[in-house]
Amino acid sequence: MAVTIRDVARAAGVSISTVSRALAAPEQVAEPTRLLVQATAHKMGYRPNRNARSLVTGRSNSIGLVVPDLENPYFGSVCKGVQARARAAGYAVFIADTNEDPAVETEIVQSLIKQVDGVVLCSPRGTDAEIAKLVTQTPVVLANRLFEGTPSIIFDNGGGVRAVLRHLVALGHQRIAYAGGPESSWSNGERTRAFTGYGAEVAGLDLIELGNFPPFFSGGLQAGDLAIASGATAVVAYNDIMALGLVDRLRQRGLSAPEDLSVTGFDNVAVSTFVRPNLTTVNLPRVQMGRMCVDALLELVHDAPTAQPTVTELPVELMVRQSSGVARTPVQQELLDVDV
Amino acid sequence: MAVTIRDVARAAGVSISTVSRALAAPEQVAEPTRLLVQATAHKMGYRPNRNARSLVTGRSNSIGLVVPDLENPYFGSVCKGVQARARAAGYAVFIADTNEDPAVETEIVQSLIKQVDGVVLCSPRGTDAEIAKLVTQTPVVLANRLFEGTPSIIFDNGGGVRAVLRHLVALGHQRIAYAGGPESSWSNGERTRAFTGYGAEVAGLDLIELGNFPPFFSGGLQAGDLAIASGATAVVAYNDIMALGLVDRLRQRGLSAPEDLSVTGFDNVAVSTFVRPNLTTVNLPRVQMGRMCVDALLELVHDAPTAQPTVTELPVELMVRQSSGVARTPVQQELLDVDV
DNA sequence: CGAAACATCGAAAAGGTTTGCATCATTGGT
DNA sequence: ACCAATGATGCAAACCTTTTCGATGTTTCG
Repeated sequence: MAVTIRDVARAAGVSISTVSRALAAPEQVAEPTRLLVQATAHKMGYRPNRNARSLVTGRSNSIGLVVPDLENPYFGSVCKGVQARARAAGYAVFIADTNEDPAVETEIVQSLIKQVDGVVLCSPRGTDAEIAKLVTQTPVVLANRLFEGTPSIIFDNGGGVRAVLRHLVALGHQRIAYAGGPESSWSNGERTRAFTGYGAEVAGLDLIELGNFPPFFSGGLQAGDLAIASGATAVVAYNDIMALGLVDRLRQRGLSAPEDLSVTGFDNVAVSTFVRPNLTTVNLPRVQMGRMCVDALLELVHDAPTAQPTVTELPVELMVRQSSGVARTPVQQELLDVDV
Repeated sequence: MAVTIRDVARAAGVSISTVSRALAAPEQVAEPTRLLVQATAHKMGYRPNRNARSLVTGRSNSIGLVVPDLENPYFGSVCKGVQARARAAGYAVFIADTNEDPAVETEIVQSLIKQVDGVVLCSPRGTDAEIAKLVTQTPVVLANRLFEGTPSIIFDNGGGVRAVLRHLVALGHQRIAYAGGPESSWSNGERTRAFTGYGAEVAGLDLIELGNFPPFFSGGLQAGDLAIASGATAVVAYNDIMALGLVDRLRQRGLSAPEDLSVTGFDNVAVSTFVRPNLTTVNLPRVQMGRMCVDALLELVHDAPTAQPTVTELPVELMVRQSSGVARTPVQQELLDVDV
C-alpha cells in the first residue's frame, strides 16, 4: 500500500542504505546518486515510516504535554506556546489532561513515556516522590513547580505579589487581605509566602490571610464576605476568577470595587478586561512559559549529559486597572481606631 | 534500559508470544499462565513499545486533533472531551493549533496524517476542496462543519437561534438585530440563516443584520453602536464574548442591558455567569462534542467499510439569565412610529 | 609505482512487537 | 484403545528503518 524505502531503492537501482542516507545524510552520498534517489523518492511520494524510524533510533520526535485541566484558559495558553514551539522544532505534541487528579497524572505520564522523547509537566499536582520517580525515566521539564535537579520554568510569583502590595500601599491601603487558592498549589504557597513576607519589609502594614478557597468564582464569593468582615480596605485574590467572584459578592452586599474595597487578581486572563470594573491584576506570560518549556526540554533531550538543570523565572507585570483605587477613609478605619 | 516483552517472557518462564497474548488477548491463554504473566508484567512495570506495535499492526493507536486556537476556551472544552474519550479507548491524542490559518491547517494536517489513525478536525477554516483532498488520505471527523460523505458533529445552531428569538419575542421584542461573527465561519452562516429564516416563520418581526464582526470583545464594541443606531430593542450576538463587548459598549454610551437593550450570546462560556448582567445565552455541549467526535472517528477507523457517514446534531439549551428582559416601550418605539 | 587514505555504497543486524502456523497435550467420542 | 478435535503454547517471520561495518574502487602522496 504505502511506498517504503525498499520500493524507492528498487526503483532507483540502489541499496536501501543508500536511499536512507541520500535523504537523511546527503553529504555521505555522491552527487549523481543523491539526485537520482531524491528525485525517485519525491516522485513516488515516499515518506519514511516514523514508527520504524523511532524503533531503531529510539527517538520519536514528539513530546508529551501534561496539564491539569484543558478547559482552564490558563493552561490553554501554555498549550499554545508548547505546541507552537514544538512544531517549529519538528516535534509533535501528545496532550494529556489529568483532571486535576494526581493519580491520573502518574498513570497518564507513565503511558506517555514510551512514546515521547520528553515530557512537559504543567502545574503538576503529584507529590515530590512521584516526580522524583518520573524524572528518572524520561527527560522532564516542570512548569509552575520546583523540583531539585529538574529544569523548571516558573513565574516570579513573589515579585508579582510585591508589585501588587506596593501598588496598594501607594494607594493608602494598610490593612490588606489575601484570599488564597488551593492549599496544595505550589504557586499559592509562593504567593502566600510573599504576602506575609511583605509585612517584614514594610512597616505599619496589617496583613490578613483569609484562608484557602477553591480557585473558582465560588471561592471568590466565599472570600468576599470574609474580606468585608476583616475590615481590610483591599483584597489580593489568588487568581482573576476568584477576584471576579469577590467583586460580585461585594456588589451583592451593596458594596463596590474599588470604592469600598480594592480587589486585585492574578493571571491576567482575557476576561479580566471584559468586566466592570476591569481587574487590576498581574500578567503572567503563559504562552512564553510554554515556549520556554519546550526549549528547555529539547535542550535536555539533545545535550542530556552536559546541560545542568536550571530554573527560569519569568518576569511578571502588574496591570493597573479599575478594580483598585485609593483606600477609603470612612467607617472601617474609624472602627479600626476603636479596635486599637 | 526499558523493560521489554522479552524480559517479561524470561522472568515468567514463557515465550514472547504468550506474553503478548496474555496482555492483548487474555482469552487465548490459560488461566494460570495468564495470571502469572500479568503479574510479572505489572511487577516489572512493562509497557509495550507502541512504535514496535504500530510497525507490525499498521495502527498507531493515536488520533490527531486539530483546532484553530488553543487559547480559546471554546476549543479547550472540545479538547477536553476528545482527550478524555480517546484515553478511555486507549488512544493518545496529538494536538495541533492552526492559529486560525487555513494554510497552516492543511500543512499541519498533512504532517499529522502519517502518525495517526484518524483526525478530528475542529471548526476547520479550510476550503471544501482542501477537506475533500484530506478525507481521501485518512479517516476524518468534522466538528462544526459539514462536508458531504464525512461524519460530522455539529450543534443545533438553528434551534439555538430560534430559541433565543422565541424568548425575545415572548418578552415583547419586535425589532431584533443580529451581530454576526466571521463571514467565513460555518456556524455563523447557520445562525444567520436561522435568524433571517425566523422572519418567515413569525409574522410582524423586524429582523436586522448588523453585519460581520470579529468574534471578540472588540467586535462586540463595534456592533454595540450599530445596534443602538438600528433602533432594535434586542441584539443577538454571534457569541458570548461579543455579547460582553456589546453590553460594555452600551454602558459606555450610558445605556444598560437589559433595560435599554436586551443582549444575548452564544456558547455559554464560563465567564457568561461571572459578569453583570449575567448573559442570556445558548449552551453548547462542547465537551460532549469532543467525546462524540472520538466515538465517530473510532467507529470509522474500526469498521471503515460498513459505517455510513452520519451527521450528528447535538441539542443546545437556552440559558435565560439577566441580560435579556422585556422590551422597552418608550423612546425608540415612538421613533419607529414616526419612521412609519 | 605501491601503499595508504578516502569516497562510495551494500550487506546485514537490530529494534520490540504481533500473528500465522506448527507443535504438543489433553479430552471426548467411538 | 485409538482418533479427532480442541486448547495452550512456542517458533519464526514480518513490519520498515537506521546504522555499523566491511567491501570495493578511486585518489593521493611518498
